[in-house]
Amino acid sequence: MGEVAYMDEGDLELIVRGYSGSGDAFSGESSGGFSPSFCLPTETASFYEPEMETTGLDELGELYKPFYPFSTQPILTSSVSAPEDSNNFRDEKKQRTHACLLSNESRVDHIRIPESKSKKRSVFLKLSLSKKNQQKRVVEQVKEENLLSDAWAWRKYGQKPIKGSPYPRSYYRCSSSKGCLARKQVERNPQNPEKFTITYTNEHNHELPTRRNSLAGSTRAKSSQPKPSLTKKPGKQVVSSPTSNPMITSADESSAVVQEMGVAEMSSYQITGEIESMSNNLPADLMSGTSTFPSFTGDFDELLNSQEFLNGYLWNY
DNA sequence: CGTGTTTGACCGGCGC
DNA sequence: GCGCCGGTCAAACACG
Repeated sequence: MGEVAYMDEGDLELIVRGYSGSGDAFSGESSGGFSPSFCLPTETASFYEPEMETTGLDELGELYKPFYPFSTQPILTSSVSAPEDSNNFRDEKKQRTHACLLSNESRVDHIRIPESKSKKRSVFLKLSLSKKNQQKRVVEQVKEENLLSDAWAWRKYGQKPIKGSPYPRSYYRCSSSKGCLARKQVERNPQNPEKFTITYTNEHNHELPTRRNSLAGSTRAKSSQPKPSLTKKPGKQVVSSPTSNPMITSADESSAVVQEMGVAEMSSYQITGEIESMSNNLPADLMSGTSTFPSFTGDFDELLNSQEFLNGYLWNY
């Protein structure tokens, strides 16, 4: 399965948030919600408290499973190490604290799952229930090079500019199964354009695809700049999507994600971004506000192939 | 031909 | 009721 591969990729951090009394969105989950013990004391709880990391991680894994091809179970038993970067640790702890402070009516947990000492990559995740529609939401804060760490196949179905954010939001749906309601939103973080926020909603109603869908159309090289077309014109430039890839790790040693999380609303866009930045050519609107943005410049197929080489067993479980 | 992106239009929720 | 806004649809097109 893919969990081992993922564990080797780097650290994983999770924020879990649940609204009490809204367990309907979790129907079907083994957890049936979040256990009270899952929430840490705001002041005293050590971020790396083993108790915390073990408590509720099973259910976390269950919650997380629909979105990611690994179980947290093995991670649990793997390594629980001290943070390498004290600054990051502070920030993370602060954020967790914020998250907990949020939780008069909800619970927020922050879990760090160290996976490799050599890898500094870490990912912020939030499992939450959207108060609005009571949908389960998983918010992941990743760096650009980790945008591809998603084994599901996604198809972009929309992009919208978001008020207050210089970056648009992209909307993806699962393309592996027709009836799958899983959704994914990708935004660039305006406060930290190197970071992206991926918001998952709904769950996959199917197993991980044994293989990705065809990449047809996903690796198109942009032929020219987008035409300021008054109407739809043929020959639109196309930006390849990175969302259909298995985990892609970067040689770049990304530091731990330090997310200055707004306290008010986790679901809104303190964070925006654009996953299309992974492609060679970015639409102008995606680049607005950031002139110097690191983007993937390699051949995408190459990237895919190398990743399949590394993680090919993900698709052959 | 199948699968992907792009993008304007459309729709529904929400606040005023 | 109206306008704003976020989310989705679907036609058009690209790519392998």
